[in-house]
Amino acid sequence: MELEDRKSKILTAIIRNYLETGEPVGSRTISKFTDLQLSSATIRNEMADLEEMGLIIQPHTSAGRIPTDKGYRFYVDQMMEARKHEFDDEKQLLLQRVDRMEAALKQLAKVLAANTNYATLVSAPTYTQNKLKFIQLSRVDEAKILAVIMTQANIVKSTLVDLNEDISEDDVLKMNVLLNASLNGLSVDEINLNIINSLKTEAKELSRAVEPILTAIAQAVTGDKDEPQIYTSGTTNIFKYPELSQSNSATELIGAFEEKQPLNELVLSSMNKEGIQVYIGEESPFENLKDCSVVTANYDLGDGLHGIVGIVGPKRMDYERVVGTLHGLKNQLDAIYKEMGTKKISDSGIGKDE
Amino acid sequence: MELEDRKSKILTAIIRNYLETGEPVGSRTISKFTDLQLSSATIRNEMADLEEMGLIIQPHTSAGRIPTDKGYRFYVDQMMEARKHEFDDEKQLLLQRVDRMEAALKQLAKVLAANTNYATLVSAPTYTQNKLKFIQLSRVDEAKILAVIMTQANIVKSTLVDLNEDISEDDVLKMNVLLNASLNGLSVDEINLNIINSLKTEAKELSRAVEPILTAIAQAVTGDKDEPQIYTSGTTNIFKYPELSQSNSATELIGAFEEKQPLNELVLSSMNKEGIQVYIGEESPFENLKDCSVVTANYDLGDGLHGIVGIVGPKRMDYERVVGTLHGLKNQLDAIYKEMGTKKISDSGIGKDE
DNA sequence: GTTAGCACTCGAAGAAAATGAGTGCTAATA
DNA sequence: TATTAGCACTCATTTTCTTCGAGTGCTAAC
Repeated sequence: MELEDRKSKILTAIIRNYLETGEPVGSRTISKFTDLQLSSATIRNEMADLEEMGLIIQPHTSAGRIPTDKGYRFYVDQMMEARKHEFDDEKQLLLQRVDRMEAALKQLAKVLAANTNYATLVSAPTYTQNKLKFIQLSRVDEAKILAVIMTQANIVKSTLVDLNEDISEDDVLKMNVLLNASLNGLSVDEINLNIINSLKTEAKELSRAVEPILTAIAQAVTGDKDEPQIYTSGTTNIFKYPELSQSNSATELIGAFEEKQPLNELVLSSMNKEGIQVYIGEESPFENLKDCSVVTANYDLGDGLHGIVGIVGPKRMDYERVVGTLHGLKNQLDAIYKEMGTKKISDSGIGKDE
Repeated sequence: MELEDRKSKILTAIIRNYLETGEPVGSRTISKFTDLQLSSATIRNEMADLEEMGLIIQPHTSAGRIPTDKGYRFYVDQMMEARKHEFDDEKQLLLQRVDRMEAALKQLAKVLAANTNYATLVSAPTYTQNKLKFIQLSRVDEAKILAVIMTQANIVKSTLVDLNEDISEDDVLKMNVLLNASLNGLSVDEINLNIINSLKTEAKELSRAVEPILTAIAQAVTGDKDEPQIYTSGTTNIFKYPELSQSNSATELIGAFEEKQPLNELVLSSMNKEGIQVYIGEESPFENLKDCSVVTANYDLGDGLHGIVGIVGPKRMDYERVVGTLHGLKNQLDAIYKEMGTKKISDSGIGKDE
């Protein structure tokens, strides 16, 4: 949408002011606030126009104006366009190196929440496309095997397989060799019926054990689709914004952040999108967030590991700072994990560096 | 504390009524509510006595009475004493069997929250005293080993060990045999300097690899002391009780439930105590809970696995029901895990039954 | 020891009034 | 023609005042 320059300036001024105060903004304020040198009466006329265009609205007669979703959208688009190439990468968050993936993500959410004063969420990376590095079977008792799977990205998963029939130590060893020979370097998706059948053939008398083991491996590596790993922090920040904490959706919001499950919709939706996304009010993919704005950034650690970082706040969120912060974070994450190189990322959380 | 029978009846009536309504209770209400056949004037006299004894209090002149912490304490003690042998074990929660420990505990918290309308927390079992079943070392690359540890309770932990010097496939195998021979059946606490030294001696040229591996194992099995595994649910239930949601500590409360860290104090404190504990207001080991009551039960799954289940609500909580529910749950948990027998409990959460 | 009766207290709820930020419109001005 | 000063009007918010009633403590009678 194109907008007369003066109108644009006034709209921006209104929004900026509202972001700060959270109070409806009157014409007199703008008249003094800007360097436009216009009287409040003139501003009033322009404001009437802006209201007609659906960019601002009066909560009630004789109140100032507040931005509509559409108004915010205009502001954000304009800001994103202007700042495209000059985001503040200097102001990096203090993100100390941590050994463990899980702890790192938790800390990330925490730091981000503390820095922005909004609620944050970080999704653990999904790793479906990750290739198998090796599989280690160990016999636990007569009919049970512990399978440990390590992927190229050094994620370790373990699973106990119940075979329903006895198996000897020797056979476990054979099976181990066989599995590694056949599956090494494959991603879970690539394990198809062909491979399974040839595995069974080669396994000969052990063929009946192949299926449960593969099933267990697949399930272990794929992870729980229903229960997403999401780390949250700063949920209580929403109490800092009366328009959120007093809305009846506050409870739902906190509930969603506690259960995490409901946030998955949001994660999935922005996982596919490149770069930084801004959802304003109704634009949100998730019903409960319709009184909020959400800014998300997706990260990519290579090896098919990717997830998102999200910030949830009131519509009058400091978009500029939030987008800037997330932008910087994205770069920082990239750098850290590029540097980490071969270093481990352990899922069960017990990887150690040195 | 011993109390005149009539006074006790009146106090109980006041508390019962207050638990229901949350409103101060007046003399007339009690006069009709009970079967004591006393006029309101008499009740008033008794109430004046009870107030003098510090069991009830007037929020302001010309208001009814509400129980003090001391009053609640009297009520709870009396109730616990009376019901000691007749808790309602019939009303068992629908706790379907789940494969994975983590999921089971999460679900437990959830079910409990839904059933009681309070906030709940469940601590994952600590397992320091648990004995090692076997250790499996796998060579990941030149200088890195993946150590997988399984304990008697079938908890699986994995950790990546960086040796800082190359090691051959053969040596890993030797080390594997050595470790299992020496450590099998020991608990982590039992691995002392003696054992470590004799291990080093036996390891000969590999002795330098012993220490980092043992350190990693110890750390893996001991788990993070700082970051307790606590599952919570129903935090938003506190919004159902105005006296909590409107108190300024509501934010802190929710924050504590989100961060979990602060709850650890509570967990540790009631971990040592047998049976069911009731903390009323100031009695709570945790500052932020001074406007609440907390009821905890510790569970014991054998093999040194034990943790706690807690319910946090307003002081005017339905103690009778909560204590009953926890009591039943305790029995149920015992039964389930007795039945489970050798079945696995996988920490990385990927144990499967059949 | 119990109870009826009564004056008294004080929070809660409501009504009325005062306040003031902000508007829209009109007529004067550059 | 665009801008502005001026003014009447609106309406949420705040304050003040009033009313209401639940509940008390005390006293005197039973």
